[in-house]
Amino acid sequence: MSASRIVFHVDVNSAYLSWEAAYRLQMGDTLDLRSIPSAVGGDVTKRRGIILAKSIPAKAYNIQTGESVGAALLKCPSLVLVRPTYGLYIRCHRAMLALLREYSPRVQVFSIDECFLEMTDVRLGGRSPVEVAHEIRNRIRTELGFTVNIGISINKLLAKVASDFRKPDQVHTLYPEEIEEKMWPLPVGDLFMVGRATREKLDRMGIRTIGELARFDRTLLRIRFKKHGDVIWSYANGIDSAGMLESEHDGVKGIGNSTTIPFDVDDPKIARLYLLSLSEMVGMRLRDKGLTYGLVSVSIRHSDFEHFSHQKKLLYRSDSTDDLYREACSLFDALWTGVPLRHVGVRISDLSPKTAQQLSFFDHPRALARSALDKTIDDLRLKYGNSVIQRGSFLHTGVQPVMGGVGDEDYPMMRSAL
DNA sequence: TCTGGGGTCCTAGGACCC
DNA sequence: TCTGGGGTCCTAGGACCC
Repeated sequence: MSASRIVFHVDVNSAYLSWEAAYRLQMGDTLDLRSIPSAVGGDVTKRRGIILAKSIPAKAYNIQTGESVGAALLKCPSLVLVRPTYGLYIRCHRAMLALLREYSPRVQVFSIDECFLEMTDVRLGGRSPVEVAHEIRNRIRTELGFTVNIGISINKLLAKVASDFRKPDQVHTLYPEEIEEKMWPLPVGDLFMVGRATREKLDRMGIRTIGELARFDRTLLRIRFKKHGDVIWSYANGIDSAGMLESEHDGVKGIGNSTTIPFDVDDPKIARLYLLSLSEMVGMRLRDKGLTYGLVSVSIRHSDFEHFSHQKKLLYRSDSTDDLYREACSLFDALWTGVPLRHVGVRISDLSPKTAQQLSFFDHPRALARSALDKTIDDLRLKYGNSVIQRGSFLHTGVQPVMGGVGDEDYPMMRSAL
């Protein structure tokens, strides 16, 4: 590894909201959502009413991402709310990615609105990293219509912290010699991997700032927080040993979809329809990647928000929707006591590529026919949309036959290890 | 006020084996 | 008899991220 690594972290400012604003301007709207108190929020009538992103003027009303739309409206009655449109966000993500790849062949997608760029061995044509970052920032604004912050440092952790400094449309550096001045005074909750639970525990230990965490006894943190203690202590000191791309092709570990149901469910038949619909989406996404699963999990949330999950390691591997649905039902039956249900989820993991050897396990005539049917349905849905073909059980139920986001328009999700 | 959905990783306890 | 220890796998739940 080079002695002086250079890493950029590019972070879209209020991503969903910026993208909605840019799109509306392009469509001829004269009002820029970014200039007024506004937010992207879920549908309250479908019980999905939380704030997903907010404008900077909305921030002035102390509106928080993740809080309920109702609470946000109490703080700011004039708040303009728009629904999320995920297809747009994926297009914006791809456009940004294409632009970033002009600057480095090594771009790591961290989430839909964040990327890391390895700039270490990139020829900058005599310009400084800061100058190049400004060019990227300017081009994204003028060519794509939204703004980003870019953080620059010697590793991903520090670059990410830097991009979180003053917003929007800014370039910041956070080199090791700047840690004490720029990072240590920040509240400890601003550190990557310090969420609410850890922040509260640290608070009780008298640790309020990143600097206090950095100078705290590492052994005590290790005793209190196990492995996590080591991680946050290292981060507080600017230490992040992770390279750019962890072995390139360590693909997805699991595929899951879940949904909040607009009403409380007490009828097992309705619950099963949701399980089937989610299984259809999960199965489709799995087959699109040419994978098989060996573990199935089901999660539920009661109307009082208590949540539970069950999982089962299978004695076989499969890529079939029917197998998935059957296993999901048996897990669900073991899990559900009949309490009114608000949310259900289906997830598969222990994924591996569908190999020729596995295919021979599948080649019982029935399995073969089922596999052909899955493929036919996948192809039709890809071509004509998910509603082109549906199971009869959904007829006249009002339940969507294929449920959940992230379909063939898949994008790499975040990796938790920096 | 009424609380999403997509992920990853870690831990602890129990089962089971040698 | 009353008592091992180490290893692995499985499961449920919790913490974190955007």
